[in-house]
Amino acid sequence: MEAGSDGDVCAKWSETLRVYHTTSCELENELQSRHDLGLSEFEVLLNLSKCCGQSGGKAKMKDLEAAMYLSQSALSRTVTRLERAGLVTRAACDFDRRANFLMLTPAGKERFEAAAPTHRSVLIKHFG
Amino acid sequence: MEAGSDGDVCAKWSETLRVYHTTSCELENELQSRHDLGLSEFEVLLNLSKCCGQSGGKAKMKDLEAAMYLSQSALSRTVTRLERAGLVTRAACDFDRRANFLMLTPAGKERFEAAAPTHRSVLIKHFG
DNA sequence: TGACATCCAATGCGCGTGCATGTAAGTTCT
DNA sequence: AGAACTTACATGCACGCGCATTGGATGTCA
Repeated sequence: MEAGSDGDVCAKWSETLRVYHTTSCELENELQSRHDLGLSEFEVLLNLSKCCGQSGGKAKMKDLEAAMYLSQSALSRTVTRLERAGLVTRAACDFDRRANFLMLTPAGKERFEAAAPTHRSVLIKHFG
Repeated sequence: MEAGSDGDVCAKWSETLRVYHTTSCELENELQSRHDLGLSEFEVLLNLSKCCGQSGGKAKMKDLEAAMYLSQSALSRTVTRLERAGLVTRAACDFDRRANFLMLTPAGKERFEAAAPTHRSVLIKHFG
């Protein structure tokens, strides 16, 4: 057995835990209080805005699910919240009527662009 | 502004997210299915067993709270679950009757020692 | 000593999550 | 075409979490 791998993994996990909790809590609080967005809601907007450049701003639920650490049901509800808030629209897919296309609305794009600097500055504070 | 600090923080956060989610999910599942313990329950046992060597196996709620990434209320309920399961006992503190001392029961010690290798092996798998 | 602030832990409450299931749409095989 | 299977998404449900509040114990100051 290799010496050191034992105690070290625990310390590494501890450190990961610390970084994750402090960062995600601060992200959550800042995004919520300043932009009325939860962290996973912001991350959906982030992924959608990435798709914007590539595929005309459309994304399938399944693709989003694969890109995020969120269960299918949680994603579905998160999108429902965003839709209710008018930040995102669901559109049926012509070729597969089971699937949904998601698009940022103008309001969604605006909200995301307002929130992105907040998100970025928290990350820089913790990782910069 | 320093070049690189921008895109990098996002990638670092992404990586932290990935490691945290994959590891904590696997810990949660393994501990739950093999030892009927949630991750935060295990972590309470872990902290208590650390105290065991130092202060006779007693720990105050406040000290645990400081050592863990859990709110006061969440910790209180986690300890309640552990107490119901017979793994931990609450004992009043003679000097400050607001505070509680916590102790591992023999069953708690046994359960922890059974679960610790599972915990360790998951960590080694992800960090080793 | 009496009034007031502080502290510890428990609890009511709302929320977001994952798991299991339901429903509708597409696919495959004969 | 029809039956059996698979896939995409929504929903019922139980659970753990954080926030705010409560109740009881301690400390402080006049």
